[in-house]
Amino acid sequence: MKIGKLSELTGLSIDTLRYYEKIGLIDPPFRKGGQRLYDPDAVRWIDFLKALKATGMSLDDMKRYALMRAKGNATSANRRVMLETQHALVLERIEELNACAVLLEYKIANYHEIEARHELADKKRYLR
Amino acid sequence: MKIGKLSELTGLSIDTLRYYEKIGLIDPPFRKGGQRLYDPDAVRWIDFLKALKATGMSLDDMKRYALMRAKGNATSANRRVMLETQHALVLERIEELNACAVLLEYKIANYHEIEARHELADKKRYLR
DNA sequence: GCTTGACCTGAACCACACTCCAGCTCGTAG
DNA sequence: CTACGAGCTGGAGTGTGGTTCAGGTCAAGC
Repeated sequence: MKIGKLSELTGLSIDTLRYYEKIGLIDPPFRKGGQRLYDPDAVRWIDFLKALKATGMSLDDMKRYALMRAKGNATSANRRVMLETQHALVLERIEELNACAVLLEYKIANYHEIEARHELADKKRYLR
Repeated sequence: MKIGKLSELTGLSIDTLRYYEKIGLIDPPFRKGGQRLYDPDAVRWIDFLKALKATGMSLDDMKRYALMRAKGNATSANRRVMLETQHALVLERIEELNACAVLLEYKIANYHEIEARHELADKKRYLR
């Protein structure tokens, strides 16, 4: 498939796909008359990259992973360790977000209370 | 307290504190001989800003919140809505991260399996 | 053969959130 | 009173992760 199709399937812009190729995240595909022709596996790889990105991994780290992957089986253990590290980071981040959510809930409840008090005051004023 | 102390207490660099003041996130404190003198409440406000930031809120949105806060009670409902919106975003983000964590776990299990197979192959080769 | 739309390249540009710098002033300990 | 560390200002610089642009080339349909 051509880059337009891949862009459509992955949700990444054509520019971003070429950018990812330039920085080494995506293997340079075959070319026909200068145009990139991707094989369907590219979609799965890019989806995985998207997931790594969603975990907050930097493009640089993703590049390191991609490089090891290209080197084959010998790097398998290293790659696993990378993923385990990232997994730990994700769990940490989830914890942090949970704490923030609790704080927000507390603040929101506070605002509700304040608003209730104001309404009450308004009502009293009205009845007076 | 002076800016160095505040920096220490909040974990934000002195430059960042001045930057936050410049963009309107922190009220300009009193000055004595040109130097900023903060009152202890500043720490609590900055901690709250840090929490908002940790949820992924942009400095721009935080500025909007700070502005409304400065305007007083009339903006209370708006501020509550902002926090509620952010709360929803946080929950969404947590869901996304959970999905990523599951994917990583799957990939990691996969690597373990591959490594086990390789070890087995090595053992067989050794025994032969 | 010509038009049209997708694709190509390298390089410049962008927003965000800081971070650093030169060159100055302040204040306090010795 | 002097040294020196902390703080001041305005503005320039940085890193990340793309995005846009100018100026072309390619190929498929009419």
